[in-house]
Amino acid sequence: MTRVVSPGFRARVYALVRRVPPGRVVTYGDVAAALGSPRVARHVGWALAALSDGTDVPWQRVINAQGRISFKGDTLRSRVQRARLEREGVVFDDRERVDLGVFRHLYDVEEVADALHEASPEAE
DNA sequence: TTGTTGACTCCCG
DNA sequence: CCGGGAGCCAACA
Repeated sequence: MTRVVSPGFRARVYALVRRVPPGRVVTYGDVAAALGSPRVARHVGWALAALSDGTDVPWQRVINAQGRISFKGDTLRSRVQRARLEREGVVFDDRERVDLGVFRHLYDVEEVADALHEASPEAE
């Protein structure tokens, strides 16, 4: 595991997700784009899947590009995710979708730079 | 080192 | 709107 600094990718994902304010959401692609690679959206989901229960990362605020909760057969997690979001004020329509035009959090340059710095101060 | 695996997206019917 | 298929790439066995 020569992976001393390796949680790099995951750490960045977590730092960015922590920047999403309550009642707002972002897509896996948004986080990937903020990291500089729009194509690693899947890895964002993967990184979140590795989180433990007691984490301080608001993973529930990350949904897919369609404004829906991604659930690969994990109905339990998806229900918890929806419940948490609704408790924060996020609204789901009749088709289980969130209006990204209203609830999507848009990252600004400084915010991203700050989060990435927080994840890996040494890198720059 | 190679192969497999996705909490994803985009594109096409 | 819904389903299927290809692309992408970091982690892990």
